[in-house]
Amino acid sequence: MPVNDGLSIGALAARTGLAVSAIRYYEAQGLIKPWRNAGGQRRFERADLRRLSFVMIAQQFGFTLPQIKSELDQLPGGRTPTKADWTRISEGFRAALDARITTLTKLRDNLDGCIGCGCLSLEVCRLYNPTDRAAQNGQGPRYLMGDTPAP
Amino acid sequence: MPVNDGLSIGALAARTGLAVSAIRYYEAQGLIKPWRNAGGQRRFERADLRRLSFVMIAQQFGFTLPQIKSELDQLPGGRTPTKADWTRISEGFRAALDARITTLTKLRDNLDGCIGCGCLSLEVCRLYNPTDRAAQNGQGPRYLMGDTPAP
DNA sequence: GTAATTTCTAAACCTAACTTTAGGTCAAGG
DNA sequence: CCTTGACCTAAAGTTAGGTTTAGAAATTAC
Repeated sequence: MPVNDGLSIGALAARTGLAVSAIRYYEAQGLIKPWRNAGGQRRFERADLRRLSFVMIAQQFGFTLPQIKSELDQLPGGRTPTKADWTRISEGFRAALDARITTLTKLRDNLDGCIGCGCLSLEVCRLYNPTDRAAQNGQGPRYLMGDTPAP
Repeated sequence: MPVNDGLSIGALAARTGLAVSAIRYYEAQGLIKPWRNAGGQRRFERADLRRLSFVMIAQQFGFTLPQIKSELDQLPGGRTPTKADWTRISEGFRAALDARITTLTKLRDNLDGCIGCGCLSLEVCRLYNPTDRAAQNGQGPRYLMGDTPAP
């Protein structure tokens, strides 16, 4: 009974709450790099628990897997985040979160201005702001015109 | 030259900024119901401009197409929203928006508590709150355990 | 009248983040 | 030893919200 022969994928799944298939997928995406035992099965270090936890938190924050990978890759030597790393990274998270909150709040405020207005008057209504919408997705500017409201 | 033979799909696309393919897709999803001219081409009413505008706004608010369809379907007689409808619907939008803002704000506040902490201590850290995460996606509860922080 | 646009349908393709399936191998318990 | 359960790979399937393609028919413009 060796002291440290690594965690099996099932053990990792049990401890993170992730599906086994998800962990394999993350490996395929380069987020974790397990080694293999004699029989070809994946073996993980305990540090991978933290890497996966980091992935899960970052996902909550709306980051994509490639973005998360680039954060993890920036860690010198590919380590798991230390306290100092975490501080730096979490400040980036905060900025991203703040931006999303700001966007939603603006949207809500515009909506408040529109409740009861019923205009949907496409040349005027702030909800149609093309700049805002263009910022939402990369699908090119959308501008709307005309059509009078229903009675 | 008839006074009202309806809008072609291209005209509707030009006026909404949507792609022709997107408009056909929305029809397939039941959001709009154009009629056909003698040659089999789609013809739209001017009210469809407003329906599509409604769709675009609701999407900004994070609603899925089925949700948007159910809003549109609730309109008596399948009309386009009037002022009164819009008031009712937009109050629903506001509630949904408020909920999302609240969630993000809580997440940010937890993050603020964690910046510089570097714990990633999975039994303690508020970022791991399983209830919150379970609420995010329908993929079953995820609970995390153990692993001590890196030095 | 003819050429250039539009439009038509059906089906395939796209991204993200996974899951499922199929067919086999490895490891652990009795 | 033998069975059961965990694990392996590769490929296909899933969902949402569309886009692209191909080939044909309709419409519009000159």
